[in-house]
Amino acid sequence: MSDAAKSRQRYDFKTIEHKWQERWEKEQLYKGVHSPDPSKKFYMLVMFAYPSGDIHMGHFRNYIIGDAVARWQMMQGKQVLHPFGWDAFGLPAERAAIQRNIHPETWTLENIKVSRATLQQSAISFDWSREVVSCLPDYYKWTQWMFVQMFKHGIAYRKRGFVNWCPEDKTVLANEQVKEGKCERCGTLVVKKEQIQWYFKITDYADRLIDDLDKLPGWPENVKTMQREWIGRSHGLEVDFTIEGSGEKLPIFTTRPDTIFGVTFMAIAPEAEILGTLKLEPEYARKVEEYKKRATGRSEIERSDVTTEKDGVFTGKYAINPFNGEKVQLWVADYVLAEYGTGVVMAVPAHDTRDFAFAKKYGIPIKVVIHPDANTSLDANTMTDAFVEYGPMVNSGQFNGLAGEKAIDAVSDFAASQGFGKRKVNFKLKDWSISRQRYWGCPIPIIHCPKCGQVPVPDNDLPVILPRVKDYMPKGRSPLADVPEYMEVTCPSCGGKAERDPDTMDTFVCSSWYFLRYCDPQNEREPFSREIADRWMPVDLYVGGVTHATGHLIYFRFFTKFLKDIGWLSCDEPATRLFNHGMVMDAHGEVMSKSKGNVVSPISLMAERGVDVTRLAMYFTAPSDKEVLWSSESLIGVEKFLINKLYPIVNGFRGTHPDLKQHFNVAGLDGYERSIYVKLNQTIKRVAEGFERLQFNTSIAALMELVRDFEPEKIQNEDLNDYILLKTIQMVAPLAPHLAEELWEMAGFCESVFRSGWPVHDPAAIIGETIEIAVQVNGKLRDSINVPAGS
RNA sequence: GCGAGAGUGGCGGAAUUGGUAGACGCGCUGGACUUAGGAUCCAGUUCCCUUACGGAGUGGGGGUUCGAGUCCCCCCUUUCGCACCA
Repeated sequence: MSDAAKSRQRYDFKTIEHKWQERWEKEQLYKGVHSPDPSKKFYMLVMFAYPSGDIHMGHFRNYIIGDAVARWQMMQGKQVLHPFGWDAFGLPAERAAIQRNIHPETWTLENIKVSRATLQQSAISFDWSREVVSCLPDYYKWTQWMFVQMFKHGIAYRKRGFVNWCPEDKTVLANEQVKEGKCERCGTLVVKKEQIQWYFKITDYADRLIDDLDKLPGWPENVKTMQREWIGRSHGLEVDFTIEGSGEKLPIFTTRPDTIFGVTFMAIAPEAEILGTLKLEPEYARKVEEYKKRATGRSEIERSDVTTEKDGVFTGKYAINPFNGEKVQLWVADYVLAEYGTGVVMAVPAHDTRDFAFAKKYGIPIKVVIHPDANTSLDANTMTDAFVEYGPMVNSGQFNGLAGEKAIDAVSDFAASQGFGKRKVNFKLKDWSISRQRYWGCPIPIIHCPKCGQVPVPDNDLPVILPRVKDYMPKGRSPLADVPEYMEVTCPSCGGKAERDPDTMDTFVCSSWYFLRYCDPQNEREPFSREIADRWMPVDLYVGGVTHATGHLIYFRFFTKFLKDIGWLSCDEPATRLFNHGMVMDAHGEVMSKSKGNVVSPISLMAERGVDVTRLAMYFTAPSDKEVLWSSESLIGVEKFLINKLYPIVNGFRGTHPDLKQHFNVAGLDGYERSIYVKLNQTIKRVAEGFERLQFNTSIAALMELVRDFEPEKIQNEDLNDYILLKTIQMVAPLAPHLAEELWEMAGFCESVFRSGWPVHDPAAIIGETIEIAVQVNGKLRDSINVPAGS
């Protein structure tokens, strides 16, 4: 029998996995200490999981990335917090439960049980003693506490407004949950609906959420850019136009005050409140009402499609431009957004594409007030599109000749001095709509009292328990509203008869603070101890998918800032480094899905090939931030490496236990011994670089080279021989933990390899070498010289 | 439309700062050992021409430089995000 065949036979991964998983569990290897030393702490966070089924390849990839880093940090002597939990409330779980006719709670807890077992089998180094389940009262008690704090500080409030409504799920959606005008979860077209809703005033934090992105060098640029654009800050001027006749104010917001002399009409959003106050003539009122109905009945996607022709209706009213006293028509048009600015715009067809199209359609005049430059002029009659760039003002009275920023400043200052305008900053970001008319969520801890109004449930009465009801089907209003035992309460303030708020919270509220609960998960008196949280926080590395860029990853920053403001935390950014891993696709680049039948299960892979091989294949196939096109061929190379190359190396062990902290003197080595020692140190460096960048593929490549080049029979120095072997095992450990631990034991160690330290390269061994530099003249290779590296 | 990435062998990908492009792995080709091998080992593998020498080459075109995958300009393709934000 060949050596390779022997080693394959000996490498019984199932036995090895069981053995070490049990041992690690017994030794509590993954336990984050309760009160860490802040200088030695490492908080490794992965996004907690939505328990909608068992673990899939995406989860697996996410968690093994975090695991490699956690183990690596552990070996470097860090006190590592690497917790896990379940984002257990929410729509998808509820929908899946309804389909199967199982109660959402039963369904969710069952999924958690199965998935937890899978994760434990895959030996992700989570500290399970800190597990958090967001649908259990000991967690959501504190989600409710957060809500009450926000209510008390004026951040949580209730208002009537137009909201995104999913007709299929029969619930409100946050802006972040609407993708291309459709419900993110079920793909149904979202419509606007007027409703009373709870909101979080995240807009109070808009400036800080943008500005503090500059304090996050460890975040990927694309995520920061997405957040900046999502929050969408723009500086401009708010100007009061007036309604002709009544003299009522009609405020507008513009970022182009330099075009204000070109206003030829005004446009109001159909949903704008001010529209109702206008006292239109009956014939116009009727037309406007008809138009309103038509516009609001259109789906979001139709309305927001830039290519559909703009339309609107004249109100019969006129507005006066305060700058020149000109009288212009006032229209209603659904290309104007009610929620942005004042819901009314000044329309400048000559210098705005949308206004141009509208004016052309309805024969409204076009007036040029900006020229491209001093020598080029525009003619309104021959223009085919608006001129939207900056240039000198014309036909603008005293402002003629001013351009760009200067023009904007002059116009703004004038408006302010005359009292009909002021500078204003506007955001695209809207307040976060958090109430959901669904059963499976965290109950909103508010009581509505006819006398006292909105009264928060006192801390002592928390949690407000979500009752286990039989009828949890969505019906357009919260199923809890039909549960009298739940709804009917006495007012905590006056003792009179009162009612609970029937809605539940958006799941994203639950997930906005879970990373804090991990710090102190058993605390019964507080959401977490500030002192303990301050020791662990901020998160040192947060690994998850990029899909959360403008949702969760804004929300958790918002919560952190709020908690800092009210004195519950010291940091004001939750995570110093963010890493987005790529998706796992099938071999053809298609998303894996049950309906396509191309799902590969990490569970069966681990059962067939072993956990270490499966992990290594995933690390090696692509750098962590790129997508992986998974095929079973990915397993071949790493399996050969692990079984045929790495596993037998322990045969070369001579039984000495050299001091692992010491370096050999490179000057005292020569020949093969010298070159393999240099190779070892180069490998140590390359492996560490791979870990730092989470590009384990390069770390593994470096290890493959080292093992390939290692030939014990050429080494006389027994200590050196064993030193190389032991360092190699240590470097493999975070990636293939079971095998490394087994080899470590075979080499004669009793204590875990994860407590044995992490190799540090010997700079002398690397700098001492020379490198060859090509000398080129005119692109031709003329010579090459050897110089010491680093010179 | 706007914004941010990405384009390197048959394939996944190396090459943080400009310095011998293609590390490592897959696949493929040839050989060894074998009754056999889809096992293992050895050798080869960017392309073109070739006995050899040589030439071309990192999406395309231009530029900076002794030297460019890497920096600058234009274009093409592609992925992702936002999408009437006045």
